[in-house]
Amino acid sequence: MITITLPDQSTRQVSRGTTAMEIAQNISEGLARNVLSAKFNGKVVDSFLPLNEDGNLQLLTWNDPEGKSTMWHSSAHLLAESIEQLYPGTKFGTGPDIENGFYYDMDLGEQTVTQEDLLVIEKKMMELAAQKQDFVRREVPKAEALKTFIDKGDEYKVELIEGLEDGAISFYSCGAFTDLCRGPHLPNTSHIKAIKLLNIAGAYWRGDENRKQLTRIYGISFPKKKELDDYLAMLEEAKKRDHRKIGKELELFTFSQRVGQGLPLWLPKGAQLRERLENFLKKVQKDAGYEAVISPHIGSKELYVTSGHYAKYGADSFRPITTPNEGEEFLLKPMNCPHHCEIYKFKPHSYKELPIRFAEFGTVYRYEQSGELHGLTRVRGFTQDDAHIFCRPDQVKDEFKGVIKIVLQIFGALDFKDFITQISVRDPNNPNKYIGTDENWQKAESAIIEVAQESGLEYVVVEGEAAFYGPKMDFMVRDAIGRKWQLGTIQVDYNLPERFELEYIGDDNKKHRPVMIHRAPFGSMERFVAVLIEHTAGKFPLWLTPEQLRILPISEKYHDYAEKVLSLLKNYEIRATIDFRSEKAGKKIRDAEIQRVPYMIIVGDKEESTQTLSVRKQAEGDLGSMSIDELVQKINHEVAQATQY
RNA sequence: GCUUUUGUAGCUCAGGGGUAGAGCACUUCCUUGGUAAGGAAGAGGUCACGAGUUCAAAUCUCGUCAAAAGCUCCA
Repeated sequence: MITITLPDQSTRQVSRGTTAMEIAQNISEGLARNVLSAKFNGKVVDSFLPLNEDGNLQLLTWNDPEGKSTMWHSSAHLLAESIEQLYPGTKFGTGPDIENGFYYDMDLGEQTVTQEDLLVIEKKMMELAAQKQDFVRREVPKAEALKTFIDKGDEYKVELIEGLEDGAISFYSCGAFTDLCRGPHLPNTSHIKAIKLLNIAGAYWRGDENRKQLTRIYGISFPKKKELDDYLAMLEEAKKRDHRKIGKELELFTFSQRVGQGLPLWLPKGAQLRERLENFLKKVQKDAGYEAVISPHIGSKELYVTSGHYAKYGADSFRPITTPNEGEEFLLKPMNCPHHCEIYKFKPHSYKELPIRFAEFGTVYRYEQSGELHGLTRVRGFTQDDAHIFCRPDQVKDEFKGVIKIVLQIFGALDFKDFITQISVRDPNNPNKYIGTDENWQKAESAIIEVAQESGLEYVVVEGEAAFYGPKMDFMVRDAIGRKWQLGTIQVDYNLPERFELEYIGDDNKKHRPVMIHRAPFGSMERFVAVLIEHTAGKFPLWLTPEQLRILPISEKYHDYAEKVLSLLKNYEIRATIDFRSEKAGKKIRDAEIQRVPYMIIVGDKEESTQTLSVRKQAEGDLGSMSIDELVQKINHEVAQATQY
């Protein structure tokens, strides 16, 4: 007998070899029907795996993330099974579950799959799922595993098996399809009740761009049709929030083929929005002791050779700009830091001056691969809300904390509550990717982690994500529908001060090296605005929005009163317009609603005679009547509350 | 950069070897209306660009440019 402990701490004595499913059945038939897999002593396993030792058992259903993973992983097998039937001779790469669903990479040879074919494949999958095919696990010796796939002619699986230890290889079969797989899987395919194959894409074998590109089919599955419908509806919602769509609708930004790929053009309303964000940050930074500096858009190639950027990125960057004279080369600046280093070097510094904080909304240009460009989130020319702090080693932690405070202020003002703090450190297996001494890296990495702990931030540490010159702390914001975007960044750098030979005179009257902190709370104005659009679905906070208020006269007779109201509001610096069109109130309201104008003021006979306003709030509706003073107060209050810090 | 897909009016899209369509937006007129679409008329397009096939190309083929999804990359 073995002792099984359930999550509620109750225990059960069962005979050795009992499966999780049998235990579930023993608890209740209903539970057993919903069990997708199990977690035994912390490891996710098949519900049909015999348990041979004492341990903690958790039965996993659709409500558990691991249960979903099991469902999706099994769905990937079902996809492969369907493909094997519909496209004989297909070779398979890997087919894992992912955050939202699953995919399978395959080599279809001469055959191709189109978007329309996905429907046929879906149908086949549903057909096979309904057959209630059991998943069967089998442990296979390496030699046999290799032979199986050599005979089948699937070199991808052979390659995968070659990398595995003998004794750790298992096959799973469902129906006629057998796959190399670690598992775990569903008890049978009948749990999969709704499937949607979402898209087809190319994906390099093992993520290596030098190897063959396989066909990847993405999909998602659910235990209920309703859940699939809800998911698809959610995707539709996401599309509506797409900043590229809203940016066009609200006339915030555009792109032009003639200007060039990845080079955004800010339209007047977008420029207004951005300028307001910049001014807000400028004020915050001024209060925090930053000094504005300005540097040009190009710099001598030598500047970037010194900084190390040229060696690292020169080959994949815009080619240098040359002059009529031989031998002169300039780069479009991809970074502001080298310029700021030279500003620091303008004169000698005493330890008493530090920290020195140079801030600049610096526009930089980077050659991003054409396939990478995406709306405003990934562009070739963008403006960083950059600053570099030059400080003594003993000041690093306090300065870092100060920056964290600014980032949090900004996120607070914009109501970004749900963010993730990520600390990126070196990849220990790939030390050549980085410049600088091991000692400095260690100092920098531990400083960041200590600060994060002292600031009470929740964070994750990710290896291999550091910049080549130093570790960093990034703030990733989730938008309203859960997508992650990297915004603010803070980076400790011991390397550039070394390369630029930056110095200060210490209290010992000797020369010392300052430490540099690179930081950008927004990250880039472009990406930040993109995220802000998606986060708010275009309903910007009142203090930011280009048009705060629109006056809607009921008819021409009230245009004079509308003008009077407008001029009063302008005295209070409220951004307002009048809709003079000869349309009915309903139409004017509808248009203002669609354009996300926060306040609509309806003026007609009633308002003019009592010198009041009828106020309507966007997405909320009629707020009733109020005086101009009351409205001004209300708006000012709303603005002040959002921007205080 | 790679794979797949797409490019028709300002926007959203239909059509498709015989010289272009809808809705919205825009202009004018009628209407002067009370909390999400009043009516009519009009204007607007070398069908992304270039080449080829054809009696004839917006439509077919190739190339270029741009966009979308994914991969790879991201100082």
